[in-house]
Amino acid sequence: MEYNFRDIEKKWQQKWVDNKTYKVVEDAEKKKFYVLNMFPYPSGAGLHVGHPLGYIATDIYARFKRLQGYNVLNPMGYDAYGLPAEQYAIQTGQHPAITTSKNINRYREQLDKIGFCFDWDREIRTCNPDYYQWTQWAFTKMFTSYYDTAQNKALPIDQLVRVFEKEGNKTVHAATGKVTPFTAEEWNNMTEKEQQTLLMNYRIAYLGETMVNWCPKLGTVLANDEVVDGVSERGGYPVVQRKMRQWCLRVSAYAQRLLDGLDQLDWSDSLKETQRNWIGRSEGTEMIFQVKESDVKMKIFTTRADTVFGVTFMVLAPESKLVEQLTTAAQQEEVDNYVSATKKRTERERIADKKVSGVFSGSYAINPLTNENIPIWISDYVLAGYGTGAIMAVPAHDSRDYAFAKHFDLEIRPLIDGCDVSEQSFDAKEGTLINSPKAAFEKGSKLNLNGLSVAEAITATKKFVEENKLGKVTTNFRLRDAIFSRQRYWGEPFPVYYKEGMPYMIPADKLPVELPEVEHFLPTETGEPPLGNATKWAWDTVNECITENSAIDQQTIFPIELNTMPGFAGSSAYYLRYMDPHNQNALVDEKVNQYWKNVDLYIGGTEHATGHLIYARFWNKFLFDCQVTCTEEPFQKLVNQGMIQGRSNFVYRIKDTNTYVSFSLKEKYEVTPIHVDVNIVSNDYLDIEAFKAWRPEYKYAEFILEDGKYVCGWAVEKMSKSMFNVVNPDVIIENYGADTLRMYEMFLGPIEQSKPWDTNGIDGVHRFIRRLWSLFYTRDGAFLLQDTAPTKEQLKSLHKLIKKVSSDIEQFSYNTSISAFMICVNELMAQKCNSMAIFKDLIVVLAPFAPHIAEELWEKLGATTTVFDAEWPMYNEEYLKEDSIKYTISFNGKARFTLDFPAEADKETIQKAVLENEQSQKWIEGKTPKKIIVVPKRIVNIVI
RNA sequence: GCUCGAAUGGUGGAAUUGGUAGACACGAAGGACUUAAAAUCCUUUGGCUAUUGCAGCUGUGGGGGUUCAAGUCCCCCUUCGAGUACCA
Repeated sequence: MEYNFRDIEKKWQQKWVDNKTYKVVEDAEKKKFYVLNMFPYPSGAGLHVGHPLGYIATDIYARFKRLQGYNVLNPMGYDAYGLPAEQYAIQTGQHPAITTSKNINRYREQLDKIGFCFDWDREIRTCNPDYYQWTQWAFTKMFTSYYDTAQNKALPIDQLVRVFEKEGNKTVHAATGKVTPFTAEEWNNMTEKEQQTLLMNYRIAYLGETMVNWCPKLGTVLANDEVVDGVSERGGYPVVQRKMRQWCLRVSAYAQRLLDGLDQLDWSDSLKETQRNWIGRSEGTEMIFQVKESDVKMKIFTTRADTVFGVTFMVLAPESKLVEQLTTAAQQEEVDNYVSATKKRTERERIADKKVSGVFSGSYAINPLTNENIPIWISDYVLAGYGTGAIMAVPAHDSRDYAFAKHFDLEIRPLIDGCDVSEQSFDAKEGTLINSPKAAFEKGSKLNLNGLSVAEAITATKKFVEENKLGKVTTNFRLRDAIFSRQRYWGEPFPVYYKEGMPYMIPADKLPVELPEVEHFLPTETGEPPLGNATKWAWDTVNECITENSAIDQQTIFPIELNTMPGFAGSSAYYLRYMDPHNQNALVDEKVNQYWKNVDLYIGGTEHATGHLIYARFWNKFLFDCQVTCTEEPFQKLVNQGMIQGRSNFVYRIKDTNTYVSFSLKEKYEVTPIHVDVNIVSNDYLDIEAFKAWRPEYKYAEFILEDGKYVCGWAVEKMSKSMFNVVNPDVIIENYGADTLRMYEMFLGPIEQSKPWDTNGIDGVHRFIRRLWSLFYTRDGAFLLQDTAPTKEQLKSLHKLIKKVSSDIEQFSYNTSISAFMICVNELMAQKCNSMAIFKDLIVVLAPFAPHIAEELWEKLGATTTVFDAEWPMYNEEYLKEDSIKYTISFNGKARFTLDFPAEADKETIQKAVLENEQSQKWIEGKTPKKIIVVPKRIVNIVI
């Protein structure tokens, strides 16, 4: 009987649906295991062969865990909000909801063919109101919370208000924007608007005037991780800096916890490192420089406090508020010109053009340690958003300061013994300090760093600065607050309305605020975001709130928030919703959350390292503070699957002809390589007829063949339509079946590694499955297996397999597992094995990899239940024992021959036997061995 | 520039974590079956030198080192990939 994968796979996929084989319910009796794939954005192009790679890996793991008796949660859903659907809508007028749902259906169809064990009853889509209700709800929670830096957690803002009423803000330790101290009395005398304005500085979700990445072409702001090389990640349009009033999330308050949390996680070191760099913690010193003949104090941040005697100028960021105060009348015009010029430049231009630029402010600061006058400059190499937006420049020991000093001919004062700063600065944190000014330590500061190492000098300076109240030791983070507003249509609407220009939250029981219909998806004529086009909002809800709060804001045309949330909003807590997707009363029920806790295994690409994986961790930590979730980290173990690249094929056209020359003959002609659709190429041989039919211009193509065949060239490129190298999983399934596709994708190599898709090896895997099938059935359909007792040899082959696969799956070493299957089946074939007992266990072990054929064969073995209700077999060491063990005998480390010894032979016996062996005598040549090393079960090395 | 990571046959990739390379698969060559093809099965397959003595030498990007023993550990160099970039 032939192995008919089409019928088998269809049959079982239907059975799984009918019997709800993969439905998961909470079961306190069983240990839980939560595996999760990063859910896909359903793009119009459908799935290509690279997408399922991670899903297959998780599927294997999920099935394996289920066989081990775990209650496994393996859900799937869609990150359905996003830019491409909206861009498409703008171009075609097609509503994004329609294209999105069409794309989802296509995805689902493709996914179903691969045979995953997802529990589709738990599917979520971020664009569904009963899902985004909880995104909105979490946002409201953030709005009504502040971050307490003493208790190190988020707390309700009501508590803070009560403190303000009693004590003002002097005793409050909170992560804030810029706030000045106030008393209880002052607070109580404020108008509501004033109080709200003040509270905005404390809220975790707050409305802030910030410099944002504005993309004019897309008409929206972008988060830092959405900007790559100064252009937008989507579309590659220029991005400029612009000050706007935007919703922000106080992610920076969690910087330290986000950093500390990494230590407990089972993630790859490189990914943790990426996150650490992104968080960018740096310990340093804040120092205050008094400005000469002024009461302005300049605060700077430095990690090199030890270089304070090498400061020869100060630099302010052009955006700094101090610029205005410090510019002297004489310099006013020049400074104005410079500041406005930098404003016009896009991020990209700033990066591309590394020319040194700057302008003198006219003012001088006083070095607090030497009382020396230091000129204050303004330059865009200092960033407003980091530290204090001002630096003390030490050209001798910082390359950027050095370039600036050289350009404007400022003094360079070396502080490290023996360093040469004539050509470049000496940035290394090593060496012995010199040049501490005598005047400084004799009279004023009494700080002498001469003779100290850099590390010692930093400590000494820090201590001195703190003791003399010249500043303080602080820690700075690179991680900024996340900008949370997007001027888009296709996203979650904010549950926010305005009163007197101040935002208020729509109460939780009135959520969700549904996304309204709009006429068209572009901004309004007055420049409002697309939601400004909405005529029919969820007006009832909104009106109710506004009426309840009496005064409708007359100043604002739109009393409701018109921005929508960014892409990462919906993906930040979706893993929690999978636990309890139909709950109407909560994001996730407390008990259900107690059961599933967090994701045990998360699989997805590294591209989310600084976006999703930071935001989701932040979001989860916030919900943890609110006692919504019971674990502080959402993803315990994370595996990054590599990207599948395309493998493009080429034909070579001889210049100015319609003749194509085969790969190895192409050197003889002048040729142009042309991409050819990989689907009409097999093992690099071109299907000539298909090629002629592919496009009209090739209809009369002629060929110069080698050995009667046309061989194509190839290259690894990104998988994309324009390279004609997209391989659709449906095609592979049609030709080989889902089980072959699954096993082949895993066989390709380690899942963490990026690799080109190459169909050349798929026959090997397919052959293996067919060979297995042929052990069950002859061609004529006779069933070959019998209820005979397995032989010792067969048991050994089987248990070797069980052992190998059990440990491989835990380490995601699926490619070697598949090799083990091939070896095992080959051995069983050679042994003419027909024992049902052997195959029963073999099928169970195979089931995670190739579920369809496993079910089919399981049924043939007489089972009435699904193979996934079986128990994962344990291997028995007894069967693996060898009677004799082969030792490699080497002399001075060079292997010479092998000898068999009984398994239980001890070292002395082996040593003795080896020395007495005839062949050994030949190698020893009568000398006395200096040393004999016996490595158990492996090697005997004789040193002569 | 900085931070990670990698480099093994014609190809994808193995190697019990320091134990004597190249598992498994593809491809290729030869053979069996067949009128023929496909499918299937068998043999060979890192290189070099031998071959009616079943062997020898060499070999994991390059150069040094540690060790009885190095693809694996240490130092230097080369190349490639990923992330990040005026972060003071």
